[in-house]
Amino acid sequence: MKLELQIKMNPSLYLRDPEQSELGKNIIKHSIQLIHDNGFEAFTFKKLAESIGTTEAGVYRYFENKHKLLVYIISWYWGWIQFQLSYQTNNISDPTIKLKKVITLLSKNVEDDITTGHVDESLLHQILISEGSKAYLTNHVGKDNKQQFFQPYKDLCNAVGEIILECNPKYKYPHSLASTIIEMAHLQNFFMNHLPSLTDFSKSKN
Amino acid sequence: MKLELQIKMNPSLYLRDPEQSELGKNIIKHSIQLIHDNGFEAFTFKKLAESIGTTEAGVYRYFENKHKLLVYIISWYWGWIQFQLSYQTNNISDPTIKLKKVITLLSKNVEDDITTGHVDESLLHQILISEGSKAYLTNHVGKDNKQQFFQPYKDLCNAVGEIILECNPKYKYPHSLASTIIEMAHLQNFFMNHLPSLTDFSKSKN
DNA sequence: TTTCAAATAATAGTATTACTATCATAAATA
DNA sequence: TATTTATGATAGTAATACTATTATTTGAAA
Repeated sequence: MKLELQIKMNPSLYLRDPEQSELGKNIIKHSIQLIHDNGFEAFTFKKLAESIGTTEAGVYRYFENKHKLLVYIISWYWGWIQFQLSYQTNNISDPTIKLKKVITLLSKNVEDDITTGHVDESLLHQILISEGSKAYLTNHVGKDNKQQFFQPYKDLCNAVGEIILECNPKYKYPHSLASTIIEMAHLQNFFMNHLPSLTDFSKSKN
Repeated sequence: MKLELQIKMNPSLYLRDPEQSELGKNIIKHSIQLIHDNGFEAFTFKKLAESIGTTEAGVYRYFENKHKLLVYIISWYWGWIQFQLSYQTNNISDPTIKLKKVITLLSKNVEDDITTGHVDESLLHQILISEGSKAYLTNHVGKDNKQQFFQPYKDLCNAVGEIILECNPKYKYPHSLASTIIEMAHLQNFFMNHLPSLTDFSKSKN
């Protein structure tokens, strides 16, 4: 029996569910590849359509605009990380070991998960490092937030915050520390690869 | 006698030095206002030109593109912060007090500095919170870095790293901690205002 | 005071982006 | 078999991110 991991996505993010058709899955797959290769700014629906072998209009039937597509794949990633987290920390009672697992999960380079056919998690991880914060650093954060676009990210922060509190129930800033850990796992990785003087981590030892 | 603070900028960032003319100063002033009001994505040279009362071509004579203009004003801000830092920590010998000064300087809301005529530092501080990381989160970081676009940021990180080492000479990750402090001062502020569940800081107490 | 160069204004034009709209056709479903 | 539904093909628009040209103003040197 083949297990397939399905991550439930916020329907406001798409016009037609990309999981439900070949074209949809191709949109996700090729988006990840293109955003990874050229960055989000250079990513257009026209290039995406060409890469898939469909037309621009075809893509627009699935996603209203490229920002929602970005938020979609990022949300997918956080959902997947959340699953990995609960899977990997299952049956671990020591919260310190749990917290270490979390940090490892967030910082180490991800390998492609074969249970998710059209998504390459390793590329997605790289996208999160370079483009992750662009999901919310917009002038329409407020609107997006009202539509729950950032729920998977918040859920993960909460989960990490809970583990922090298990380690030290008196700690006063569990949410801030959780979001800092998550963001810094990515940012220090970016610095390591592109602005090495801003970090003490290096590609060799990590 | 009126003191005017001049911050030396990397000449690769501009085509014509904006400090040297009224039009140039207006470009900086109105850019800060517009980017603050509508965000960097919505900011165009056409809107900027209209706001100043000049033409698009006029702006292009000073800056090659809007990204370089963003990097310019962000570099200016880091240069200014660096100056504030050395000014405010002058004659303080205790490194712990120094480090606290740094954190206060980075996190508290800035008031407009009257010694810099056309720059509103309070708006700039807000821009850094929302748009700061967009300076380097591009697919051309490497190129930009080679041209020293991020030198003022690196200098500040180094200065903060030095203070950290004064506090604890054995600490192994001064650069990473410095960049984390700087980035988090901004990110937690952003979360506080837009995604409050990701932080424990609130607008009332800060 | 003239003269000459530099800066600016005014206008036009191009390729690309971010969409929207229409209509024909293929595939799935009732 | 009829009919929805998804896709493909094509066109079109407004805005963006520029480049180019020419005319006009200004200010500094001769």
